[in-house]
Amino acid sequence: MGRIPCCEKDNVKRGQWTPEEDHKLSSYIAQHGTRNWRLIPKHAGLQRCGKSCRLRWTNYLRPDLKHGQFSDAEEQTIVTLHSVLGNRWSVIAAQLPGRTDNDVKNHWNTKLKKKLSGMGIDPVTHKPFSHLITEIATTLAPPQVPHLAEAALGCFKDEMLHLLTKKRIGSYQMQQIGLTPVNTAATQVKHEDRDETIEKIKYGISRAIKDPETSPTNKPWDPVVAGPANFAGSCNAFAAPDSGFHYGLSSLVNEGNGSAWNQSMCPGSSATGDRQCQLDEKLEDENGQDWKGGKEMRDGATLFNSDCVLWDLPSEELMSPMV
DNA sequence: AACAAAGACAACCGCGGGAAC
DNA sequence: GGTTCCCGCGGTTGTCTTTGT
Repeated sequence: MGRIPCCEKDNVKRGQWTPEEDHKLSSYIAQHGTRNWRLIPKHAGLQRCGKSCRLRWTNYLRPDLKHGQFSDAEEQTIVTLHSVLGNRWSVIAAQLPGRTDNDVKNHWNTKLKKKLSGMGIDPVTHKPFSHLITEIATTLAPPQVPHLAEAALGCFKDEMLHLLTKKRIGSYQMQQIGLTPVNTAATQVKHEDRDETIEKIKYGISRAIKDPETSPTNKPWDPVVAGPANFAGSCNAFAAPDSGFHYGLSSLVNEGNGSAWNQSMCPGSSATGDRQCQLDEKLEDENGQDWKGGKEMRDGATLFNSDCVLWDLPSEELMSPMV
């Protein structure tokens, strides 16, 4: 027995909202508020599902929303919070006045993910790709290591090919992420060159695994707080100068037992999976209470207002969640 | 100018939590 | 304690616009 549908699908309009519908919804809500979304479309004279009305209102019509581009500060906040919270868009959005979770999610998926990938940083774990690979290599038994390059390529090739084929990146940057520089003039990489490019990526990954110590020491993601030896456990504290992003997180979430981010490296793995479990456990340990689930964690209010400082963002950037 | 690909954004879907009964 | 219902969340899909060929 499944749940009953939230509305009669047959009698409901879908797709883009018209200005007339927007006006009807806005004026109804201005008069009666947003109580009981199920009844709102009926009373407002709209042939829409209540859910659709709620979405339209919260993501577009609400008067306190910003519609312009994201500022550098907002992007910085998103990246920083995402490195701690994963895909908890509503919590992240609560720290950005005038932005919705949908805004933040879309901006992340369309811009920030690529920006981080372009810097050689995995947007899921917020670690450099080369570091992830060497970290995996050190955890594998020797017989498995030779297969790692292939596996790593499977995980990262889309990101790397995006770089190689769509963006002009210099050989310096390629060296930074442990790859052999190749001719990467954007759009010059022809389709038939892809196989060769993949082979070069494999070779670069293999080299990074075999001899991580020879990687350039002047990595753009060098830790600025924790020492290099503890980098695996303190990846949240590094700067990526080219991007302007700075990971200024406290080492609280990771301190001690190495990396707290040892979640699956495979694409599609949710940032709210194992990694989040570990974060949740850590939060529970540190605060002597269960942070998992519950309204407080969901809306982030207690998280950001508590005495427990989770990161080094200026306090004024941690706004109270929007109501 | 025409077409295709990529990007950006809006909207939908299904699920889970929690309140009310 | 179980059921129903509403709401909010995150993932995904659809559509329009922009850019490249």
